[in-house]
Amino acid sequence: MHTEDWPSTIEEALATQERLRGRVDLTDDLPELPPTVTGLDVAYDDAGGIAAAVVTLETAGLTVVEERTHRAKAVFPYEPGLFAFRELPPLLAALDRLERTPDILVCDGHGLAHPRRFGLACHLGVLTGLPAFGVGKTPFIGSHEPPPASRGCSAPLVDAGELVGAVLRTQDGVKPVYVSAGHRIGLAHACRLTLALTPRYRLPETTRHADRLSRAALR
DNA sequence: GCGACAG
DNA sequence: ATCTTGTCGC
Repeated sequence: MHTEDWPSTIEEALATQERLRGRVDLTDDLPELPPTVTGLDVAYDDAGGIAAAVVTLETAGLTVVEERTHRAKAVFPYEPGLFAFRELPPLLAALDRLERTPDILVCDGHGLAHPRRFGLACHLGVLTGLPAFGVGKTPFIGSHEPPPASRGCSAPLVDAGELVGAVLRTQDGVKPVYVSAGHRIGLAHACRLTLALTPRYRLPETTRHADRLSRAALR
C-alpha cells in the first residue's frame, strides 16, 4: 500500500512506533470463538526476496476457507524490535487480497511482549483495525518461570514489572510458546484461542498453514 | 559499560 | 529467517 512513506531508517521507524503505540486498544469485544481465524507468515530467500502468506481457517474444524500470498523485495533490514517494518508491507498486501475480512489475526511474533509494547501483532492490529495477537516461538523480552509440563499450563511473562504476555504450553512436555495481546483482545482470551488452534502440534494451525504457503510462494 | 535481541 | 543428518518415538 503506502510503501512510499514507509520508514527507511531506524530513527523513522522508532518515531512511527512511538506515534502509533497509543492507538492500541485492549478492549476485548471478540466472541469467545470467532467464526474464522487468520494466520500470517513470511518466508525469505537468499536474494532479498520475501513472500507473505495469509490463511483463513474456519475455527471449528480448522479447515482452510481462503488463502492469499504476495511476493516482494525486503524494504527494511531485520532489526530486533523493528521487525514489523520488514514484514508488514507484504503482509498488508496479501491481506488486501482476501475476499473475506478476517475476524482475528494470529501473528508469528510478539505483540505487547516488545521493548516499546508495540510488536508486530500490535502494529498489524492498529493498521488494519482488526483484533490481533502474537504467538512467538522464542522469547524476546521479559522474564518468567517455566510453566508446568501439561498442555494448557502457562506462566506470566513480565517485563519492567508489567505483565506483557504468557508462556503457554500447547503440548505436554513440549517447549512452550510466547503469547501476547496485539489489539482488541485480552491475554487470557488469546491463550484460549491459541489452545483451540493447537490440538495436535506446538504451533497454531494458522501459523503452520501460513508458513507452508509462504515457502511455496517463494518459488 | 557489556551483551542479548521476535523473524 | 535460513543452512542441514541423524535420531528418537508414536
